[in-house]
Amino acid sequence: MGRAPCCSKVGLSKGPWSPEEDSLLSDYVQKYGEGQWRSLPKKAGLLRCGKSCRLRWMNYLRPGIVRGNITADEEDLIVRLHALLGNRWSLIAGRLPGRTDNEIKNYWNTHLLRKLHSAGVVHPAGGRDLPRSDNLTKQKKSKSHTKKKEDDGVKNRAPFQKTRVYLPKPLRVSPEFSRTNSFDSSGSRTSSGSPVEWPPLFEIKDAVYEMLIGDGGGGGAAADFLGGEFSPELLSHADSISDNAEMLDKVYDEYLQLLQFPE
DNA sequence: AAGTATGCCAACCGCAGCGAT
DNA sequence: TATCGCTGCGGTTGGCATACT
Repeated sequence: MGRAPCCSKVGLSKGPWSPEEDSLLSDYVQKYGEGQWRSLPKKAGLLRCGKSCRLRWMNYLRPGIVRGNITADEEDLIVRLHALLGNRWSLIAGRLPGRTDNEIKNYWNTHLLRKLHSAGVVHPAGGRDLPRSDNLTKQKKSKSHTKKKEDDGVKNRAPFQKTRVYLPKPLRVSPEFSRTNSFDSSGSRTSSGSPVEWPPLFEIKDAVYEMLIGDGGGGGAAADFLGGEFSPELLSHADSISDNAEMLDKVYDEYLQLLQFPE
């Protein structure tokens, strides 16, 4: 058996937060800042565990949170980012200002996954191209109202054209990049130290695909587009690594390094 | 109108990375 | 170098809301 749940201590509350608890947490964090989640509940007068407090703050109370109504553009970006990054919800959330990883994860699991699946899109991310347990247990499916809702949400969108993607191994993300600071606001720089204006992530992804698995030597243009940020070794192999999962992993890792740890 | 099925989402759980010692 | 504790992340669950029969 694993360790005891963090909220198992006698006297700690679980479940939905009350307005009073929200107020206590908000006041404390705004006064003393985020962090020290372990000791925060006691100091703030909350009968919650630190993890619960952090989650509540990050997903609900934090300033700038945008709730509901995921736009078509946001959805498109989520799909594209997921194709590149897999289930790294915090990274994806970092590209969507005001959105939380939890919200995006929920949206993916309740809307996009089903839609992509019904469109015949196979996603290799973590081998998890089937719906979550909720859908597994409740899956009888495809009620008319469900379809209507989905149609209302995102109309007339072209099916996502999927190229098979081999996802990189999991990568931890620095807090500076994740959640609070999106990539857009992180002041990215090139390895030489000069500021760089990155193109949208999905354009980079497309360029990587072109370089790696595109038809007929698009590698040069792709490399130009990417600004030569990938190592010469990788670029020199661009013509021969079609469908090479290991090399794709390397490219993704390099890209993610550039993305997450600007010098 | 009542019962059932399904969708949605807030919150919990456990694992793993990372820094401190 | 090894260990420990804290934190963040992704997977999963539980319960309410809504649609359907």
